Amino acid sequence: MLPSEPAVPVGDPQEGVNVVIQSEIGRTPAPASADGATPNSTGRLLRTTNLRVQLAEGLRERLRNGEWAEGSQLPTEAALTAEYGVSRSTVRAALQQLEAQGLTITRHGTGTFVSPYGHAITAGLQELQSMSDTIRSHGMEPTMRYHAVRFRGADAAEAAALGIPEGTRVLATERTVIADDIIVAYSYEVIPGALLPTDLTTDAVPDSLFGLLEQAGAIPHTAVTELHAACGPEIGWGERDPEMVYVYLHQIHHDSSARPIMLSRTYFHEGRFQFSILRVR
Amino acid sequence: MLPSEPAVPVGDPQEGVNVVIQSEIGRTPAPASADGATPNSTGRLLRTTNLRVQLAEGLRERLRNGEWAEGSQLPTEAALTAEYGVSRSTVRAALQQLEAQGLTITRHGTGTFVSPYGHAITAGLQELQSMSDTIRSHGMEPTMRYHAVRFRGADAAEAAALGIPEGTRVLATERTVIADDIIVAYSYEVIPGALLPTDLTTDAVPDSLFGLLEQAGAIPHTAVTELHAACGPEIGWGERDPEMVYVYLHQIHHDSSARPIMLSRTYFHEGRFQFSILRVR
DNA sequence: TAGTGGTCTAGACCACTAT
DNA sequence: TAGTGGTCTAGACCACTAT
Repeated sequence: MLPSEPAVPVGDPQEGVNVVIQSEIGRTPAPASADGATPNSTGRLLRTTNLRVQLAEGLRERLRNGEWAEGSQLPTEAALTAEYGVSRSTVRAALQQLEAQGLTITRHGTGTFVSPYGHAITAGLQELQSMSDTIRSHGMEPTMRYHAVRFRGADAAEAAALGIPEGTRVLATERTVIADDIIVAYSYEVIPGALLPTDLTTDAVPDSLFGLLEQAGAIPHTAVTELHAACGPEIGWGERDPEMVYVYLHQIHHDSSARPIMLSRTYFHEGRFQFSILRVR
Repeated sequence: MLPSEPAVPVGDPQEGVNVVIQSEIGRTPAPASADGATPNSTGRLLRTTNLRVQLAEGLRERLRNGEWAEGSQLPTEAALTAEYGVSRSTVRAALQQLEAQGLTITRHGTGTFVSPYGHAITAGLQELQSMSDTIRSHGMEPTMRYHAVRFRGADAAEAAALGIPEGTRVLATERTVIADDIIVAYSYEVIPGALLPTDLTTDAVPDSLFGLLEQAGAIPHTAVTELHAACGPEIGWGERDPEMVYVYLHQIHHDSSARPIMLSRTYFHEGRFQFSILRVR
């Protein structure tokens, strides 16, 4: 679904066919099976995408490329319906996602326009991403440096947050989060051991904990995030300013069944990392 | 749409009739006109609600009343379709809103369940509310005490944020935000004078700036919010701990056409007010 | 009045879960 | 296999905006 050839229909469910175009998000060029699904690392099949997502990605791409200037009007719903060969419902669903991300503004009776604040809220907090992806979407290169990795028993607070008995075996990590060689955060994570491969050793823990969880079949879906300000010499490790102020995020991550799969506590250096949220009424 | 009589259909567009039940949100019992709209304070008509919103409100009410226990299953989409006499699309739209608010979890092939973390995220940051409503939804009684109110020229930063020339006349306020007799925040707001009634005087500024804007036809719709941690003796006024740490929200409020209508900068005392966000992937 | 988005329906077919 | 939610369509009618 390239912007240069938008007249090609992305699918036609009427004929029972579901044309799946390789998603730009799924970067691994895994062999696609006949029903438009790709095997993941655990061997289970995941449906790669759907029309709404494909259309939204296509439009985001065209917006990124500057095809429509800030404030100018996008094609009407009817035009997009014809151009992409999908129903108006699908077009509307895709446009609603863009609006929720702050990329466009839709005005009743008038049209859909490129939002004037789209740049300000790339990677808003309301969308859950791994820390690395968050840093990348700010245009920086992430490094996660492990300060400590070990298995131990969960303390009372961790047990309560994760819904497990106190003392249950958990993987506990402490990491320095680096963006373009600058320390931007100190982070503490706790994952119930029962969710991880039984043969996992501390020196085999990968940089991406989201990836580790996914491979183990515990796919992060939502996070209940509490927001705080913090300061004090007990935060972090190594050489640092004891007067530093931090934005502190206390997050309980859940899979799609609302099962708690990770507790993360992250202290971001104020001023080195910008968080934004698009709040909608 | 009382939970005790859910079999009554909430509307039947097929017959061109749109039955509007008085929304619980619109507390003013204003006389409804024949087409199901209520006049607001500026005399313009506002459509009070729609089926999706009514259904979502009804279900939220039933959840609040504990009709379904935490973790238990809600009626299926088919059951709700029959019970309320609306289409499955409308039922799905309402359920999706509940899920986005963290109240329910929908599992493919299984059903919709009461979320185990619903209580934790009432009034999440991702939903834009007035400060008073935010405090009320935390179960406390808000008071906004004016520390300063005046008209003056916008400085460079304010002008840039609001998209107006430097020096343009603005209403600038400084307020102490109180919840149940405890100071929870210091807040600074700036509103372009052109948006306000020309005869507004500083001593006639109401407690609710959202209300003031609404009456003037500039209805808050979205806010681009930047999140910071802050401390220092220059924050706030009156007797206070100079070591206090604050969660600082820098917000540019827009109307539904993305026109900037208010800049607010609010310093919340860390620990006296809990912010949460539901992040979804 | 013409053109835009907003709401809602009925129905088809598919994918997932649990048994 | 039965029952659940997920995706998508085609079409109707309405509300809002601009002229």
